[in-house]
Amino acid sequence: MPRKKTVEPDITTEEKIKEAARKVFMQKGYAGTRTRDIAEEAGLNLALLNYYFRSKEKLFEIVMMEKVQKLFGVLAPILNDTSTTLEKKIELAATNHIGMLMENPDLPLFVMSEIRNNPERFAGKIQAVKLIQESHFVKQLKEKRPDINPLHFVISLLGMVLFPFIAKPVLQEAGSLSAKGFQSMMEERKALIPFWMKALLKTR
Amino acid sequence: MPRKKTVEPDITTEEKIKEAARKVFMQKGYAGTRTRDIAEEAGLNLALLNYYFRSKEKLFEIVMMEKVQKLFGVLAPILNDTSTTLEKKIELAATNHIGMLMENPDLPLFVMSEIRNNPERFAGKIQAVKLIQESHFVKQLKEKRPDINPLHFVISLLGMVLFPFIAKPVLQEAGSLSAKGFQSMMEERKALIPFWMKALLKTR
DNA sequence: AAAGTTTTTAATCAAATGATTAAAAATAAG
DNA sequence: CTTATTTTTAATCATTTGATTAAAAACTTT
Repeated sequence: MPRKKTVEPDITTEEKIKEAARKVFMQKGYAGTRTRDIAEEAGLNLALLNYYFRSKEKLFEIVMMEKVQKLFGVLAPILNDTSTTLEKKIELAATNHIGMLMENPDLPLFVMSEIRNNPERFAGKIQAVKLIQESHFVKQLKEKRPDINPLHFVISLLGMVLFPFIAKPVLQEAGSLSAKGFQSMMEERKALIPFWMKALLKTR
Repeated sequence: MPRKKTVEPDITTEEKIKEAARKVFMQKGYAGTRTRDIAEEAGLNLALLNYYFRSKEKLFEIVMMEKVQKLFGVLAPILNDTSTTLEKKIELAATNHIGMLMENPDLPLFVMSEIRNNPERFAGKIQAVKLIQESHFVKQLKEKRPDINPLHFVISLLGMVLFPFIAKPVLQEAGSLSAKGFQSMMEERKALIPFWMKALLKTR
């Protein structure tokens, strides 16, 4: 059995800081986060943050890129799978994306608003439209329904999937919608959204 | 002719500050805004902000409430008009809401993320779900399609309308979509969304 | 174990930031 | 015109905040 170092931390200090940073940045946004919040959340000395990551900004950029990747990373392989039908892609996109978002419900609002607050920082680093336009999904859609603007269709699909998560803070205001209620609603939408989007494909 | 005071400002100082505050808060969010930014934007001394509004927070609350009202204020009268059909309500909601949002494209993302960053501040002050549930629109929908969960339908409608504005910063990243392109897309959606939402009403 | 290296800590800095104050300027009232 | 009131300004405070530093502690290598 390989001997452990004295008090081997199964989680490294660097990772502890990142983990805390993820939590606090997601909760308060970049501008609303103080480096001291992160240090406290991680249970570590403030100076360690700068020792490992040089600055608040550098640390944020790492977290942010992770989050962008997480938010859109699920979709790319689904929309570009050349072996599945258009309908299947819609099903998978809805189900998998909602599944991931139920575990990371703040992801969309966080990413959108941070890009919004500081567009320069991400200039050129994200190519959502190009990614959509050149996808196999759009190719299939153009063949089946050349009269439908693919961008409209994809944005509507994404809107149906993402919007409830973005509106969650408003929906849950005043206890109008419980956490449980929200969850079961999103579970229903996994099937409902594909059903509705397929119905739109049949419109004439 | 009523004599003007010497150097009567057609816009009051108080309003100048509010105007500047609207602009800067919308651009950078509450946490990212410095009171000095607002003073500078208004071309006024920093102390005037506190003279007229007591604090950054108080000023923000005024601006924020205006924005919430603007974001949802258009919808309530449309959804509760007892003299229009379900279909007409969908048309009006889409057209009017998109029209207003084209002139205030950052509104949805601003409101959502500020509520998200500080839910306590708005506890009980917004009742979106209740407003929806008790609307005449939902009553009509329940009659026509008792099998459809009204919340799903409304959220989908709102998603189709609001999401493009929320995703705008991402869509316009890397110049993938020009400002002009975005505008004409939203103009198209004024007709497309009602068309699609009505199609969903016919699904069986 | 001794020497060297890496990690962690407490203390401190400098700049930024929300707010206040006391005086000046502008306006209104007598 | 003089006095009172309101508005505006410059200067300054007290905190907060991102970052640094120098020393201590923990760990590695020899």
